[in-house]
Amino acid sequence: MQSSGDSAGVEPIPVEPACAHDRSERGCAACKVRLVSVCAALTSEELAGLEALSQPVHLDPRQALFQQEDRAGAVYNVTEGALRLSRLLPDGRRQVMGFAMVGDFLGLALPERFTVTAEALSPTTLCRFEKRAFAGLVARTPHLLQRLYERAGHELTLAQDHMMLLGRRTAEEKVASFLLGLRTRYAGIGRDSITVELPMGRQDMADHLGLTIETVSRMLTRLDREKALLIVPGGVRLLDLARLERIAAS
Amino acid sequence: MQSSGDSAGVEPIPVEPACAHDRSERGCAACKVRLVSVCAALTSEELAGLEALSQPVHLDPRQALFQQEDRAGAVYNVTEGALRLSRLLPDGRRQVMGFAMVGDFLGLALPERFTVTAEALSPTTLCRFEKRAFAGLVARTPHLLQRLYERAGHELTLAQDHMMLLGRRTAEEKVASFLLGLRTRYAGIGRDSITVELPMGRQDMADHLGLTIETVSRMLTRLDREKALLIVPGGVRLLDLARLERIAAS
DNA sequence: CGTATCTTTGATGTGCTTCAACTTGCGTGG
DNA sequence: CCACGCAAGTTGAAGCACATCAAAGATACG
Repeated sequence: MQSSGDSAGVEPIPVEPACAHDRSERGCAACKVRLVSVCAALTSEELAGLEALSQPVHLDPRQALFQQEDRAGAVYNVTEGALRLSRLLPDGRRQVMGFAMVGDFLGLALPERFTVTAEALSPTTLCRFEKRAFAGLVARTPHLLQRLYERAGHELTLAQDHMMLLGRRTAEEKVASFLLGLRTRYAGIGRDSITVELPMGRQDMADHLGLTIETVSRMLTRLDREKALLIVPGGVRLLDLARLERIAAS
Repeated sequence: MQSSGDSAGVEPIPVEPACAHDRSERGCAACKVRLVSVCAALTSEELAGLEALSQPVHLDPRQALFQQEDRAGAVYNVTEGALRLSRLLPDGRRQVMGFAMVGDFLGLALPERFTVTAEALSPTTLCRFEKRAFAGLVARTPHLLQRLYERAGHELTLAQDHMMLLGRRTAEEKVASFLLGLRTRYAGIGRDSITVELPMGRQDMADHLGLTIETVSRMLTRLDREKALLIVPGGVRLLDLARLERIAAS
């Protein structure tokens, strides 16, 4: 959703100076997430420039990429896996701002410091771009800036959708809406299926939707019992899309 | 907060082809909101270019500038007054996404269609830029694009703050946090005072904070009774900032 | 001043949370 | 292979923060 950079002590050290996108073959040009990422804005020469400053990063589940308040020294593009983007209140209450999936860009706003903590939900690989170098490329590449700007505008719209959800929807609407939204996102990266994988746990969903874990669980069981969906290991199968859409009531 | 353009039937027709910012004198260069708006990114020649395509717009209280879903044909800069930016759910539930104040830019994301409805809360004047022309200027002025991009990033951070508020804060925290945030915003436009004007009604605050009008009213009376603030006509006076900050608990 | 609108206040209701088990899945080692 | 332990998820009962319903002040304004 947002934030970029290197984190003082937490961030794993990149090992190889090349684009993580399937780099073992033809580097960025062959990257399987290129067309769904900001990289789609680049010509082949620019892509080469980008590749020169990219480094692959791998994260194990539960490993943090960076922490809220860390000085942001890099930006990232997710090439595999998923991350949880969250913020903590001093007393421990948590809000999950979103989940970064394949093709998503972290550090979109090029902030001084990260505003969220990013943690891997599953084995995850990213393309890391040192911020200074990336900013240089952006300055030299107006349509990349244009593309980032568009992306930021899109994020803003998504943020508004989520504010509506948090402020004005019921628990059941929140859960239905979340699942349908996830399905749409998966469809955007070529995984259009009635079965929606849930790489995050119930607590993560709860913290994303402004609910408790128990309420999320109850709503899922209710929708399951009513045959609107089927809870399967690691995800849900959306059996009655029409009904779910009616409940989500966008 | 976001969205720009002209609305089919609702938008008032601009009458004069010149910058509304204090244009009666020296046009944009003399505009009193220039330094707090995106216009601050421009050199004096660019400012002249901008001025050529700006038109003043005036709105009476309750008048809409544009509606959610309207085709966006322009962007705006607020020079006077305040607007409410809201979204409606099909069943009438409303979420106020934010309030646009002096210096704020509407249509930041240059969307096809507006994602919110913008309505004046008080007598309001804006600088209107036809979107096509504005986009042209942006394309010719990289650091204006840069500036818009930064602004978008800032909005994204604010949106995250608000998600945290909506999802994880109590009613009292929401109200205290809102008032302190407003105060900070006023300070940013040179109105640093313990007295915070509230151009919006209780219902607007409620719809912004994900509460009901009654709860907002009760929280305000409670904070008043406890001498953390004083309710005055048209606003509040923040008597005990330390206490309010402790309640807001950022 | 009278009427419409907004705000406050009180009484009551309820959706979600909290608290507390219980269940399930799964890796680990005896 | 199964006993064990731990983490994640589910389920139930009780409580509470906020919503809803209702009505009485304020304020605004023609």
